[in-house]
Amino acid sequence: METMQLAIQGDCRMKQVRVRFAPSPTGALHIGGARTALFNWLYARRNGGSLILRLEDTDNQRSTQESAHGILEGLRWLGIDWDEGPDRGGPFGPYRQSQRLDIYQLYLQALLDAGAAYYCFCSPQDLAEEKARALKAGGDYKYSGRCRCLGKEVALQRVRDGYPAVIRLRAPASGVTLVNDLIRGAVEFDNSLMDDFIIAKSDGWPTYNFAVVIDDHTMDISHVIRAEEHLSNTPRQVLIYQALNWELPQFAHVSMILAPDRSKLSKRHGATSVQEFRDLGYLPQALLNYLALLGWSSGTDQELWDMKDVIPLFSLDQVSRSAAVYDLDKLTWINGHYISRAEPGMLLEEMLRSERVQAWLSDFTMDYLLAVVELIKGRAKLIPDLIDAAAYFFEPVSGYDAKGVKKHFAREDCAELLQAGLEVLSADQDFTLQSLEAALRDKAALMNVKAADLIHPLRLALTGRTNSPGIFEVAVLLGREKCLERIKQALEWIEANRIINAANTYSQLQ
RNA sequence: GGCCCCUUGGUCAAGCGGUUAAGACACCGGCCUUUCACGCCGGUAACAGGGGUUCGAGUCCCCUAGGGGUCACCA
Repeated sequence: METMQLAIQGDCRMKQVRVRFAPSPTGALHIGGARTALFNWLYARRNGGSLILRLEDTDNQRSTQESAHGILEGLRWLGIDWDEGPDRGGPFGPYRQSQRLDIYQLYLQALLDAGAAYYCFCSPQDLAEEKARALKAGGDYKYSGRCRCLGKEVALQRVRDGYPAVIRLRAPASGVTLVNDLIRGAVEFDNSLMDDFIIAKSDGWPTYNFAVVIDDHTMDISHVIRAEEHLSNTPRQVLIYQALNWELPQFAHVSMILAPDRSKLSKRHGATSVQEFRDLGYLPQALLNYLALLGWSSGTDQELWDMKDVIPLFSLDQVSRSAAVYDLDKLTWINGHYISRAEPGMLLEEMLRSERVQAWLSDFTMDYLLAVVELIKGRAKLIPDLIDAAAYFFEPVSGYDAKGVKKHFAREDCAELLQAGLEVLSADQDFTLQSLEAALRDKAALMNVKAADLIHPLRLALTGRTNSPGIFEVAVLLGREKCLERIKQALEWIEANRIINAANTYSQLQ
């Protein structure tokens, strides 16, 4: 009983949850990375912990400022916020690895002093040959450890003499390294398969495996939640923790997101970065919702989630172990859901990224724009759909849908029907939804035709299209003047084309 | 190739020894309707294969196959 009590108290005093998202700024924020960030964020928020953003920019060749900026922007757009990071600092900074070189140096030296690491002078060419030979002999390549036994003094002297050297970790030749993964369980790696891997490059910069360990430990990270591709590297990192005599963080490796052909996501699969999804017209809420569903499950059949509702439910043991193929159709469906329920103002903000929409704003009031968006948002799946559907409210009707023409403008009595529509719209005093509909239905009854017979040509005349929101809504918003104008324009068009059609018929008869 | 992870419909995914094997997207019907979309109703479709363990296996173990990852002075 007492021990139980103690154990519980122990739990309460458990370490603060500190997780991190640590992208390397060598490209855009991919949806895979975005999901990793999301899971870290959810975990931090669920457990009252902190999310740390760290830039792993130790690859001098490929890291860029633009990329770093793009990644931060992507996260902000998604609404994933962090508590410490390169842009806002924090007690464990700096938060870009390129600024932590002295820290790595410190531990590198400690490892060297303790004999847990050693200088290696083998050139890349030597290594390449060694590797080629091993492969040719049919064996697996493993660094031979040629420099392993160089005396400390000898090595030091050579370094002082200016010979390029890397630093390698002295890895155990036997035994097993255990990685306890929160998602996958215990995973064993045979030490005999690992070689003395490089922890510092010849330019003095740390390699990835070394820098992560130093940073995760010195930043007091409690849980390392990252993509599955890092699982195979984890035993090397564990070896470093052990060499430094540090306590291990918890590990959780999230499965990968695959392209529809089950291969790794790449440019040839279309949009893969959050920036591209934004450009295609997806909303951050939709992308977040979709990403959360891809790899995590609430256990219920709910598909639509606000992140504030998943926070209290999020847990690592509900995270899937198997790789997931992403499905644009479902993302799009979710997006349609969010668009149809979004505030018009928010949608307009995204729409305004288009120059075409900006142009509308110079001729029409904001209120009118918002009213149009409100009217059409229920039918759109993507932001461009919205723009397309809004166009005839701001631009003249420049043509008529071909199928619509065939169906509605080609019939004998179409001019008559349109004329009737014209009369209704010009005569109706109130010009409201109710009054227009009532008047038009009366008219149809009077003419002994279906209301639809009046509505379809009217829709084509007012919008140029065969589908639109309810035609009376459209008419009201467009206003009487524009409606009448467009009907007359359609009447003229029909007249003109009737002559041409007649001529065609005539020439065919010839 | 070695090592590691994974394997329920086309896709996501519930299931955690006993179920008619959920649900969603997509697809196909139907309803609603002024068109389209929404919504509603219904349908097609899955436990990779083979061995065990067990009274009983999608669930546990082994093997095979397939997919993915990793073996860099990339991260």
